[in-house]
Amino acid sequence: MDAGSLYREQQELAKKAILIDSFGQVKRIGGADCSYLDDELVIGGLVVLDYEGLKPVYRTFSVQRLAFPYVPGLLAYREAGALMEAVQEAKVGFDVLMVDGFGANHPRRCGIATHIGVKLDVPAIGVGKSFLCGEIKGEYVYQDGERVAKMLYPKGLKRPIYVSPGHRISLETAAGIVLVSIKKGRLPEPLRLAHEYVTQLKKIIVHPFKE
DNA sequence: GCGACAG
DNA sequence: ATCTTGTCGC
Repeated sequence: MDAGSLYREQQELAKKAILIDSFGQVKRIGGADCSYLDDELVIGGLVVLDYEGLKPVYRTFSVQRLAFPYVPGLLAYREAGALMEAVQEAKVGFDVLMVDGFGANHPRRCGIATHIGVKLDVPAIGVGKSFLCGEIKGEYVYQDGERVAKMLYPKGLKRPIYVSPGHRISLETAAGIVLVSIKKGRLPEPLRLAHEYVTQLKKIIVHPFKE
């Protein structure tokens, strides 16, 4: 599987991405993040929280064999599998999913949030922790003259987080949801808790097998 | 050719 | 992502 065919798949997925709100009242929101056990195993974790109160109500995970290296622009082919499996195994649903990474703000408009959102047909928001691509103008990132991400400065920090729509949601709605979800730290609760979750899982899984 | 490059 | 102590700031 060469990069060319993967690029083409991303362009196809990007065409299917709906960047306007198409979901009802948000009752529960999910957060997905990954952690690496070693050079060949990834843990994809999902945390579902009650949107009001932002308290976790469910967690689940999936461990998969890494079948692809980290290549900028192709992150989904390394982490999306484990994250999607965790989402599909979940016994508690959510109305919107927040993913660690980008959505429409991507070289081919198909970041991991778009990839997962379109493939599972779930509303998805991408939240990146560092710049990927595009032109920064004010509080927005543009690509080909189109707004693809909004920068937010949690706690007035210098380093912004980049919010971009993945699927079935608009940029402004996505940014609004991320903004109200920030309570502690730099990341919104769904992602902060998902990251904390997979980090803890890694510890209790690696310990018994090491030393 | 050179620089940039999510997690 | 991951390896890690002390350290700066609210």
